[in-house]
Amino acid sequence: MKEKELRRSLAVLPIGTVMKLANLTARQIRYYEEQGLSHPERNAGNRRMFSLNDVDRLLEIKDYLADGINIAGIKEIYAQQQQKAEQQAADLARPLTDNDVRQILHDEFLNIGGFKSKHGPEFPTH
Amino acid sequence: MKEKELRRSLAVLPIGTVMKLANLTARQIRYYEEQGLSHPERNAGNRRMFSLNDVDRLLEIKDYLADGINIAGIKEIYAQQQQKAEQQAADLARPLTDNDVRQILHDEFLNIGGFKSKHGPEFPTH
DNA sequence: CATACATGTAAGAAAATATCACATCATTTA
DNA sequence: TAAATGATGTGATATTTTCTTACATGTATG
Repeated sequence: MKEKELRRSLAVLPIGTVMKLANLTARQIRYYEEQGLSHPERNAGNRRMFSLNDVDRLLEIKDYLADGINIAGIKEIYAQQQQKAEQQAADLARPLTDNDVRQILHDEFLNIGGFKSKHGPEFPTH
Repeated sequence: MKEKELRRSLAVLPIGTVMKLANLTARQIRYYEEQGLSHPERNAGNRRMFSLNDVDRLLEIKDYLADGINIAGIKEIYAQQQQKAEQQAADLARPLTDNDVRQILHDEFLNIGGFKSKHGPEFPTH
């Protein structure tokens, strides 16, 4: 569902629409951005343009505030989420390169030996 | 998927966004509306507000025009689609009301007879 | 050639949004 | 308790976006 993700991250909504969707004032929306919690894009005329993901983020902020968490707390929450995401990206990227390395080594052995490995289902053995 | 349908029909996009999404000029978008092919909503300030369905419709119009069909032709296509939709709605609605009628009659027979049918044929014949 | 169709363009008004500054009200802190 | 802070309201003013209306243009068609 790459398509859906792309759609959700398209910055297509002006602040007036977002105000209605999230039930927030323009002041609140701009303040959360000023505090580094939200990062809407800007169009050529400097107007903020929001994606559906941006709206979700604003609703999340609103919930946190309603739960008594202040902006500093929310900022910390997002910082930790960011860290976790980075770690996961690293975890995901490392095995791939390891596999690449093995593949390369494997190929080199094949070339050197002039014959194919007999184990593993990957190639016919005869 | 009622949720998705609701989302797609929410009028949240200003004309500037739609111009970019559909790659049409404001003139074109307004003209298609003037010709009765598109029906965007208006906000309190009389600004056109489009849904994703509206954008799809505009892309469709664009395709038809690119295929050499003129506006009158497109109008006719949509008129026929409208007719078909109405017919289907009627087809869908009629059995329901028929069932309602049977149910009502059945209930009335019960009331009159003062006893319940033991099922099979819906009402006792004597 | 005259017409109609689809679109471009310009003018002026109204609406939406931007930034900035100051106000307010509740909560914390000194 | 006074002072500071945090989240939001409000007002002023500038800029951008969109609206309607009118006229222009190019292309195809009778």
